[in-house]
This record gives sequence, structure tokens and C-alpha cells, in this order.
Amino acid sequence: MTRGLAPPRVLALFGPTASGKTAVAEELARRIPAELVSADSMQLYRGLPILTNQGAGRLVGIWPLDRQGSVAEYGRLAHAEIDAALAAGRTPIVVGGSGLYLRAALSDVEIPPAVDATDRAEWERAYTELGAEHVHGLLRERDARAAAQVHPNDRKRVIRALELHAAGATLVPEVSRLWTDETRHPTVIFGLEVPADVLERRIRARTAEMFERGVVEEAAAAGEVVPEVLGLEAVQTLSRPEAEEAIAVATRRLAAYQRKWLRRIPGIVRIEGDRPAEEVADAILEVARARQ
RNA sequence: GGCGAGGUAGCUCAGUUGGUAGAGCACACGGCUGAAAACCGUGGUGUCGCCGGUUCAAGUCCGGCCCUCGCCA
Repeated sequence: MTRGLAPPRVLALFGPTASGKTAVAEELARRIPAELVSADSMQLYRGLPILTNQGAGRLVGIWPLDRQGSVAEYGRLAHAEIDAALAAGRTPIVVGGSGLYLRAALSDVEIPPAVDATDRAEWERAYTELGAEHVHGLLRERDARAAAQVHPNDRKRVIRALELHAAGATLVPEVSRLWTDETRHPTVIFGLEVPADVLERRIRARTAEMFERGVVEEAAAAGEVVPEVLGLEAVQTLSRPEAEEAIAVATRRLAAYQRKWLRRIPGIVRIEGDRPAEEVADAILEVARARQ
């Protein structure tokens, strides 16, 4: 089979860590001319390929570990990759487990602008010196809608809302387009879900495998990094059994978190059960073609 | 066998002069438009090792037993 897909010109695959996204994406790429585009906030970084489960695809390992990336920046890169693939007659398959990143890749929703770093530092100081309630009160006077949405203890968002207001923008737009089914191109999004016990087994196996593949050396070489990568500190500071346990626990929690995002994505087609990647890939193509 | 320490939530542990069992982590649910594997909110899930005694009232005091760890034999 060599033809591409149209009108659903973009496919997206979402699912928890260890749900088998990567294997399914690779099966799809064998069946149609495709380009895999990662929608994973951690795989963007270069230097921890084992710990972050990097596979093939665009937007994998593109940033050094000492930089602070952002969704907005990722979104622009993803748009360019998707459009380039389409221009080349290939089907972009967006694969990832970060819900916000997936939406940034598929939609053209503008994520609010950057602000002056000194502004942020000032709000940080105000938050520390005057207290959460006081600063939240300032936000209520300036942007009541944002204040209603953000808890006073949510330091990051209170500060973000204040700096956005100062820049003439808002954290909470009157009409949100982020979690709608709007996409830049006709798109079908698939959500992979596997039973909890299967996921647990795969997480354990994958964690053990990381150590076989040399995650300890990888982590030692990385040193101190900007993004908070799951398990990095554990691998650097704990014994292997302790680190394996810590990573398995954190990965299980991450998978639960990703399941929440999966349910939040509008129009997602859920594929459930513990099925071989070939079978899932066939099912996905069948649904995608039915929408042509 | 003797001496010592201990047994309380899934885990690690706190619990004062006896007065409605509680922290962290885990877990569950929810929020989250420059960090999203981040951040924030809510929730205690228990035969206090077992049996008996004292007491209005026992995780707490008394007696016996069981189990774990350490040291000595």
C-alpha cells in the first residue's frame, strides 16, 4: 500500500507511556508514506535518549539539556514539520503523551507572548514578600477572570497571569479555543489505552531494560539539567533497585496523568485493549480511510 | 536460651500527664493557555501484633503470649 491519506491528512496518536504508541507509529509508517512527528515534551531534549524513551521521528533530541523550551516554541516547529511532510506528499503522524503539546502541534491556537524577564522576577519577589493571598488579590483587581481560575497557592500561574496582564494579554481568554476539535488540517486523533495490569508489567520491564541499556552512564554524563526529567535524579543518586522502584512509581503516575489528558482531547478515537501493534495499525488505517 | 529495641494507613514513621487515631510518600478525584514527566486543590483508605486485666475512658498503664531486628551465648 503506497497511497497517502486525504481528507484526514494528519494522523495523531496519543496515549500513556508504555501504551505502545511508538510501535504502532512504526507499523503505520510501514503501511503508508508517513513522517513521524513527536509531541513529547521530554523527547525534545538531546542527551537522555534511554531515560526519555526516544524513538525515531522529527522533533526528537533537538534541544540541549541546558535550555528551557516552551510549548509555543514547540508548536511552531511542529507546524513546520507537519506542513513540510504534507508538501512532500507524506502523512504526518503526530505521536506523543503530552496533551498540551499535542494540541499545540495540531491547532493554531496562539499561546500568549513572552514577557520581560525582569517583570517576572518582580512578581516572584512580590509573591514571596507579600504572600500568596495578597498577590492573588492584586490579580483579582486587574484580571478577575484569571483570578477566578487560578488558586492563590498556584504560584506559577498567579505570576504568569500578572505578567500577562501587564503585557496587555490574559491567561484566561474569554473564549477558549485550546480544547476544541479545531485543527489546522483535517485530522484524526487516536487514543491508545491498555489495561492497568498490562501497563504496570510493561513499565516494570521497560524500567529494567533502561538499566541494561546503560541509563546509569547516560544520567551521569548529563549532570545537572534544566527540564525535570522523570527518574533522572533517582538514577543519579539511588541504588539500582531503589531507582527502579522510584521510576516505576513515577511512570505509573505519569500514565494516570496522561490518561486524564487523553479523555480531555475532543474527538479522540479510543483504541482499547492489549493488542499487537500490527493489529492496532490496521484498525487505525481502517478508521482513517472511512473518513475520506 | 539471656539482654536490648521494635510491631500504629499500601510504605517509612509520629502519637505528650490515659480523653473522638495523624504526617510524609503512595493512591484516588479535580484544576491547569511560556516549565506540562512541571505546577495547584480536595480526599484517610486503620482489628494501633494477639488475649486478658485496671479504668467512666487504653495506641498509651499492668500481666501473658506471638512475631521481627540487633547484641551476647
